[in-house]
Amino acid sequence: MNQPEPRTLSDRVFTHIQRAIVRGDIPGGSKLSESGLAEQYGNSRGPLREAIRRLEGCKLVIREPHSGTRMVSLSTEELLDIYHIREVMEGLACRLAAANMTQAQIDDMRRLLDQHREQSELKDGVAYFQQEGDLDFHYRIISASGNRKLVELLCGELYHLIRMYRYRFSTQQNRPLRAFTEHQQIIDALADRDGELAELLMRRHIRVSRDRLEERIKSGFEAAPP
Amino acid sequence: MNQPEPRTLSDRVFTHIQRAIVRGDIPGGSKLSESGLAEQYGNSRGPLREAIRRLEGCKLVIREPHSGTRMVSLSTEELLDIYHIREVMEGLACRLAAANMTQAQIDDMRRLLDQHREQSELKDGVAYFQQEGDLDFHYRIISASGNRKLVELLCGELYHLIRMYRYRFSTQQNRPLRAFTEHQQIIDALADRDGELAELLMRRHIRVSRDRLEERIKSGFEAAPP
DNA sequence: ATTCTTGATATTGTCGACAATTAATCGGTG
DNA sequence: CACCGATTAATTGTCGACAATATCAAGAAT
Repeated sequence: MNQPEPRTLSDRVFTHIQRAIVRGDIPGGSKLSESGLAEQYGNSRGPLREAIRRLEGCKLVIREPHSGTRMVSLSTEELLDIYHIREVMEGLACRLAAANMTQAQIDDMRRLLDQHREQSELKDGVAYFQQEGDLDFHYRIISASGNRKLVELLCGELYHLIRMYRYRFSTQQNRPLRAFTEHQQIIDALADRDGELAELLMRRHIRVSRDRLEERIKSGFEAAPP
Repeated sequence: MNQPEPRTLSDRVFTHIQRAIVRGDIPGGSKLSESGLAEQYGNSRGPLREAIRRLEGCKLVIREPHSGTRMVSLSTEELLDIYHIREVMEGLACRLAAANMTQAQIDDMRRLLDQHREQSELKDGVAYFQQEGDLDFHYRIISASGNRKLVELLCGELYHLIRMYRYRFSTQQNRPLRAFTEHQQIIDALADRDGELAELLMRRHIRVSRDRLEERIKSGFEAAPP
């Protein structure tokens, strides 16, 4: 997951701001001052502007000419939209992974899941590691799909957004046992090279998460104040 | 489809280069010289570098520090990968559009399809407009899905790539009549508000295109030389 | 009191010059 | 003749300064 050492100021600034956005250190919709950030990072405005343009390309900030650049504003609607996209794209990833995954990769994932179960038992389900572990599970299947563009889109853009929303809304899935069982089923399907079933299971897995999320949102759930 | 007037040099350069990439004026893998482009567009290197960083964010160019930035290299594998993604994402778009589309939008699309049929009859199928018309058909359904992130991804990034590949490989679908019938079926399903069927039809529609493309590629089809 | 104009201020956009790093050239040696 | 190293050239990275534009505040007119 980690990128190689940023070898230029612009890259370093880009990574820092991106991380700050994902971690929630920057409130949604807030303005990014060029001179302020330049001074904060101790460099000139040039590299900083380039970093901002790159963030603009990633759709993490919105910029209006001569006015300034703002952090994207978050909405629960967009989060639900992303879950719809995840449903079909990760379903596709599963279908492809069932055909392309090596036996070693499958064994690795089984070991990973065992680790997660231990941590889950220790921390009684609501563990932080379960969060990252869940992402890791999905991440590995996507990577094993063999579809480079799919990896690029899901692991590059969308997962940054997912993580961002998790930070903001504390979207912990409080159903780790069920999720765990579903993960196990998915791996079994992958091991059987049953792409059709793996796709179906993954889609249902994500759809259930989305339904629960939608439920919580509709029942007066609100984001943390900025 | 058209963006508002670019009000800054960086934006103008960005749009120009993006268009040049999509239209195939820039060979895949070729190097983009900063000073050369700056002179070509008649401005300094500053705005140009910002434009390049934005292209980098869009994954249209790859940049390695202190070495330079190169246009992305194209491969038939990536094109097929994109079709896989289109299959599931546009299927989703259809499912959502069946629920969200207004009657007026459906009527508009019927009229659009009639226009395409006339043009198709006039130009005997292999028309250039049929190409753009096909894209327009898909574009409208995606836009009507109501999923903003989906629109952003499909209409923003992926369709630039699709168009680019069409220019390179002259990927004209020489099956306009069949495609036309399939489009008609999809609209009928949308008019019936049958999301499940619309999704299925769209997925099959794209899958067939992909299969034909894969067939052509495997049978010794090669890209135009750079 | 409200709205419009007008100026002051701050922020963004652009440029040219200099520093750092890589790529290329050229000369030397086995 | 091939290969390696050092110097040179070219390209990229960074900076500070200036110009253009928008934001804000104060004041005048209705």
